[in-house]
Amino acid sequence: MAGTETSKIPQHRKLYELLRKHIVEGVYPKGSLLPSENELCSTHDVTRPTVRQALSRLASEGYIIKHQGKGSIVRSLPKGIGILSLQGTTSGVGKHNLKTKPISKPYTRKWPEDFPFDLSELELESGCIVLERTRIVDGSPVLYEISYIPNINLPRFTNKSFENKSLFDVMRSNYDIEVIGGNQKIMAILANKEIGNYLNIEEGDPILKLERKLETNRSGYSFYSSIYCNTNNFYLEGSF
Amino acid sequence: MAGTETSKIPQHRKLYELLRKHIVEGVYPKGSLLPSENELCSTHDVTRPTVRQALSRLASEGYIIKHQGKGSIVRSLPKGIGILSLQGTTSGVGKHNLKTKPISKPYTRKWPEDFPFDLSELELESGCIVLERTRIVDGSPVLYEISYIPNINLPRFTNKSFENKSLFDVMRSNYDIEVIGGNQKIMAILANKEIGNYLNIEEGDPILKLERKLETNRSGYSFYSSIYCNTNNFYLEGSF
DNA sequence: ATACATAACTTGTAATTACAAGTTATAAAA
DNA sequence: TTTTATAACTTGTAATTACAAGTTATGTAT
Repeated sequence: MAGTETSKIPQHRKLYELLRKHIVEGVYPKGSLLPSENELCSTHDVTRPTVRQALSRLASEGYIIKHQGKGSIVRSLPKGIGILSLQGTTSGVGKHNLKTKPISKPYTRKWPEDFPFDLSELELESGCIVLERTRIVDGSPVLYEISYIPNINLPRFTNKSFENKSLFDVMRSNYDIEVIGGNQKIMAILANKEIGNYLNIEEGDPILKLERKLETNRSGYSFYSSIYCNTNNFYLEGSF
Repeated sequence: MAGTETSKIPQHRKLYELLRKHIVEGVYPKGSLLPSENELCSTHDVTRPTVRQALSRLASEGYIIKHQGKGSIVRSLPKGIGILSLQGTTSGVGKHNLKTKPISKPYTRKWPEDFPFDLSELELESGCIVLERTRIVDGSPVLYEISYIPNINLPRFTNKSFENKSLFDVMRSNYDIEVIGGNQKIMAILANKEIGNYLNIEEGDPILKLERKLETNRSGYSFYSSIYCNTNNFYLEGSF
């Protein structure tokens, strides 16, 4: 019962994983041609439909571009599938000097009355853990984020430190929870006194607001974030 | 030479387009099951690999979710490409409430001096086709969009009608150009007089601004959009 | 040397066959 | 009535064959 699991993985998927790995690792540099379908057939001992299935997925995910009569050209690395599909908000503002500062310790409360997403029965009765943080870029606060995490089976969560740590990382490393997708609502608003205070701007300045729902690998388990962003000096950037 | 063009379109693509159309039009409501692969085979007189190719694309674009042993379930929103899906803050507004109104006929011009993305030599010397449109939801303008399309090998483009048509759809169905990825910058700004006029709001109201680059399956060919969105009553919504 | 035809590639389309594996409704057995 | 096994679905995997169509290099004739 040792290595039986790997042999259950279909061939097209194994080939996909391998090629994908090679692409992101630079074995096939961007702009170069992948081996032809027939070459891949013989080197991996599969038939062309199988190879094409693997290549088809790579193409649909943006790793390669296929050209009839020419071949499959390696494309630049896709950052993610979706608008602002950030690994946390960190990658959104680029590689500036970014620090995360907790405003308070995580605390539990009931869900807000005007919560922008529908909640399940279980989520509602469990309440939520709230995490308030600001993100500081080059010394000035740019993001103010409130995260709402359903208080379901997260032992010692409020004791964890989030200083300069991504919520995503904490969830994955401590609880094996991975974000697999999500949904977000984006709007422009005017800063009120509270938000203006957090972001060090005037009341009435334009603010980018995001309401995000992050779906995880735990079926039915999601967490949520409200993000307020001062885009006077920095804009949010996303690849898809 | 009349109807030869349509017969050149491969069967899996015709089936994909048809099913996609039926899904977005609600012929197959969200949550419902699509006809089984074998049913689709017989009704459209093709074989299962062809059907599976069409369904595979629908699945990868988020229109359906396939379940082994069960069937293909229609999903709510297409993930990934585009945030052209608007949703109201009060109640869900379907796509049927959304109308696209061209402000002027498409016209060619040189690229703007302060264009927010880098352009290639070829793009620069070719100039661009500009498309100005507003999107109207329930009678009130919500989006103002300027699209910049490199004037390269797009026969009769300025004669095409964009009334209530997606630019994506026109590019795909007329020129076989598909958006495979992109990059966007998002910020909140205050409306000036011109934008306020287009969106029927006051000067100084908060506006969501997007600068987007859309990469296509034509190597090196991208098109661009600047989007101004009034999010007082509607927000932009995206899945990933 | 240049132009053009051709051969040797490449991916695209599509039908066919076979079986594996997951889901669901039905019918028989407890 | 409840449980269980089975049959009849569903999609998933995979090999095989055949030809169409686009690209590129290699020629030969001009």
